Amino acid sequence: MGTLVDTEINRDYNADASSSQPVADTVVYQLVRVEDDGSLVPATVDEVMEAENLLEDDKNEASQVEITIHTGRQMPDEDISLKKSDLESSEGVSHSKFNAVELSKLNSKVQEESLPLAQALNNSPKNEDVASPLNNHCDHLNVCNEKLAPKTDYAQSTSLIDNHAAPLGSGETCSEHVNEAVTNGSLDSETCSNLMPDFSILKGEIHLDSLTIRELQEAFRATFGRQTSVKDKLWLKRRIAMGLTNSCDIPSGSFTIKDNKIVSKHDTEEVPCRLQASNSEAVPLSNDQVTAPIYDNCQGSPSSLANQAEDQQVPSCKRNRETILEYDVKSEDINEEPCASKRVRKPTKRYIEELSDFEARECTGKIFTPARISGHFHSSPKSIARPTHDSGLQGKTSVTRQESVGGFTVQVPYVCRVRRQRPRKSFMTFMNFVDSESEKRDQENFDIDERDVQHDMADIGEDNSDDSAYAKLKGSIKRKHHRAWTLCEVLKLVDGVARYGAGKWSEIKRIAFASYTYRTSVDLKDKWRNLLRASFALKTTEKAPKISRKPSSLPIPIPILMRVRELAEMHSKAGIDFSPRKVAGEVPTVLKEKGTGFL
DNA sequence: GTTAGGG
DNA sequence: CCCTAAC
Repeated sequence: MGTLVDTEINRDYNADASSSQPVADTVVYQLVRVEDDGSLVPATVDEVMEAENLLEDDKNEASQVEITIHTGRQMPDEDISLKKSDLESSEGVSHSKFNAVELSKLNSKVQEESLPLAQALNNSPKNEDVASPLNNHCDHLNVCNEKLAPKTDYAQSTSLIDNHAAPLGSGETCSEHVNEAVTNGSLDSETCSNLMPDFSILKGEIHLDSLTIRELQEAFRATFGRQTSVKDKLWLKRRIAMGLTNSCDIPSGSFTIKDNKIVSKHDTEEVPCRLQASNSEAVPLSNDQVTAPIYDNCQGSPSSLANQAEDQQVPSCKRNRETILEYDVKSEDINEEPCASKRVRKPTKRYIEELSDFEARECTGKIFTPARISGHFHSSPKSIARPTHDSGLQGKTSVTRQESVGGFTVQVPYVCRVRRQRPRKSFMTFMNFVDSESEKRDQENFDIDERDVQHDMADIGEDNSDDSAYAKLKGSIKRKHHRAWTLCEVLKLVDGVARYGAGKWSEIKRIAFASYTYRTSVDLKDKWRNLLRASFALKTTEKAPKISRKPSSLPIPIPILMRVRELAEMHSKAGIDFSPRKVAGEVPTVLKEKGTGFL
């Protein structure tokens, strides 16, 4: 057995403009399984889902002890959002499956060959909860492949970094591209002692624009009850404004807040403030922020655990793809929704694929919203077969955007996610499935080329990379040769439906289409559906005579369409009122009014 | 394995 | 015609 480690892909956000570290640094977090031997294996989608389910379950447990520490630096909304979820088990809780691991800080420009690895330091002493503002990581940690210390909410902690990051780093050798520390104990209550924020800063009219970074940080702390070391003024102002107004719709350029409202030119913000409640806002914490379970006690907030639970849910905002177009904070609403909804139907792989494409497109757009990165939304092998996929870099795409750094314009790769799955153990099964599916569809097609293709596909199955395999696979599967439906076939179909009923496609196929080997039951069903559409379309166009704009397809004789409609109506009627009659009379009278099309 | 329904 | 969830 292993330990699941939650990670996510994130892009490092360097808020410190003075830092010499390139902004293009990338942090990749990945859900991995820690095997017994300490090796890490990328988690499967199922494991990701399991992790999420556990999180949700835990959230609902009154005796919840496992707290997710969500850290993540929210960036200005025009930038990529960085979120990182650290799962942290409480002290003494051994059943936790999760540990927080930050896999690696990946310099995408330099370490293109590197794969995110991780080393979990499960025995990390709890008193090593160290704040390590990301801004400073760069300077301290890049020597050792950018190891990142666990981020803890430590007041005035910047100075502690040097003292604490080193011991953490020395705990494990700076293995290749790796290094991480897991804060595996509960955070000390001292973390938040003597940290009463200065709420006075939030009194009266707040001119965020005129505040210094330090003051903004203080205001941030007063607002969210969390320490931040983000030095990005804009980010801070936006965050604070959001927190104070409990709104994510903060006009840019105006950060004066009075009475919990944004005082702007348009004066549009009328959202009441719930100051402490904003703690539950899906504001991603900075990377250097970790909220201890007991933290809220120090804040005197009555919402403590609940809010923690909400925070715990913060990463899950990515699960709500519906919010993809919304500012990430809006996911709060979703997270706060009563969990009454049933488990949503699993999105189809096609849907996943499209989402992936969308995500890729979005990455090239101006606004990046933290998409739902969690595994099950990226499980499709198909989604992997994107043209931009760089097989050498797991989870990294070559989608880039321009970012100007100190006058230089650099190509910053968006890291949408890590590899969706570890190499599928059942990949051959998968391949066989595809193979058999294809064979099934073409079993009667006696197409030599088709067989060869399938043979090739089997060979592809040897490939370890499901990505490339699927790409090849998809490219090589030949679409079934299109055969237009003849009138004869249509008549057979109609007659078959009349005889056996719509839905008995296999029956109709077996009896009426025995000699039409290329027509499958699915084809029959599809054709019937089209016939229905045509027939009802005919019905409507009859009233409003209009030339059908369908010169392409062979027109179905109107009498046939009429019959189709009769059959359909009769069928629907039979389903409701005439079941006895249906049983009594095998062959509907409709059938007889016109000769069957049978040959 | 078959069907339904979205694509 | 393809794909896949649901049965």
